[in-house]
Amino acid sequence: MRVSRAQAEENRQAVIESAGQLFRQHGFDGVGLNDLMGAVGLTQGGFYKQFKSKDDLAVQACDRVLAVSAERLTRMVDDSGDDPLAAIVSQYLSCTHRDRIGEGCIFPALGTDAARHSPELIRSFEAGIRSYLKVLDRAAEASSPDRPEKDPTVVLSTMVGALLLSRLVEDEALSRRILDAATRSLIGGNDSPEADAR
Amino acid sequence: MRVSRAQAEENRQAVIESAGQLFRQHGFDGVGLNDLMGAVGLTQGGFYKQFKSKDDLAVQACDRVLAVSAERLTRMVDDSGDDPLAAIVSQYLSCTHRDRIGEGCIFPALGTDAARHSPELIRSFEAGIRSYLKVLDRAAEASSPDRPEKDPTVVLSTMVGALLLSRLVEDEALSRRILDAATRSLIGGNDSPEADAR
DNA sequence: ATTATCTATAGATCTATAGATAATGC
DNA sequence: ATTATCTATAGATCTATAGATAATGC
Repeated sequence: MRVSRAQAEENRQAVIESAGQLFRQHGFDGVGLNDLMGAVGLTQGGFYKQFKSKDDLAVQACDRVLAVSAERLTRMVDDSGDDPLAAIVSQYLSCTHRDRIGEGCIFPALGTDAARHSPELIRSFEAGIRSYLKVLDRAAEASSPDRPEKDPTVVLSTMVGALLLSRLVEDEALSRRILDAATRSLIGGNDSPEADAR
Repeated sequence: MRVSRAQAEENRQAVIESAGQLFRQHGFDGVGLNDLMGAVGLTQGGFYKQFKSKDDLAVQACDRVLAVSAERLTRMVDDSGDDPLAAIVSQYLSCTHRDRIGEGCIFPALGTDAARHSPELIRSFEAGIRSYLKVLDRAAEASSPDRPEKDPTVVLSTMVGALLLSRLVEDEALSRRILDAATRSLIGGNDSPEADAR
């Protein structure tokens, strides 16, 4: 029954990791402690030896998701040649991203829930937004194609809003129109109108 | 105990109206049947004589909110002179709108919750999005100041994303920066940088 | 001996239903 | 007589806690 200390810490991290996905998929209130623990093969009884409360886990899970996402964006800026902004935007506004909410950006997945939760959670989101803005700023500077300069907050707002709206329609055509128009607006529509197959 | 048929219908409408606010403020799961009925002075026992289920009320409440909002936007287009788009955008991206979530746009208030609910609710949101887009299109055409033509989906995406993000930060300065940058991006920053006092 | 996890459960809350009550509508 | 609303409650579910169990760590 008992496991090693190292294994216990690994379990705790696994819960945090898995919670990040489950919360994005089903919302904070859509996932119970049994789901959260069961997803990594544990039972809910041990939950409170690992976390202070469900809210505590929510903050840790969001922190983790935001850190991983920011790191991923940073890697894209460093790795994707002369137009990292285009790489970020077209990936963000892809159908794949729209359809994989559990692994996607947290703002259009949990944003409205988060706005109602604890101040700690808001602080976590605020820090995440700041790091996103920093990366987007670096990406715009590193991008050689000259396009009308856009404030990084506008880039982020448009991406977040478009992804959220694209998930609120059944009609695939309208959904793609929302994503494509936002993409064109942010990185120019000249290149490839249907680069969205991913 | 019993009331007239007309009064009963009025009560039902009052529940729908009030539910629209409560859901936006606290999310679908954050409001119980007792809250919903209690808000208009009734008790929860009568709920199921008025509605098929809580989800049924959710759809009706969202339908109502979206209809009222679209009508309000339409009125703004008809009434606000030579630049209705600027009127809509600057009102949407105001601090007042940000701070009054219960009376504000439903997309940044319930969007992430709605994406997880019933197909009926998605259909309601899709219809709402279409009517918003129609009004925004009319507004752009009626607006005389020539600015870079923007697809109405881009206008809506930027507004929704900016309002959502502005609610996810504690720092008032950053929150306003998000709103102001989006406003400038959509209607040009030439006019009045601090028209946001409302 | 300590402790990571388990089983079991308390207590609160939430949706939905059943039956009582009292006023309307015919 | 009908019915809009009320009180009361069933049944499910959710967070959190208590105590048991069995393996680690000293």
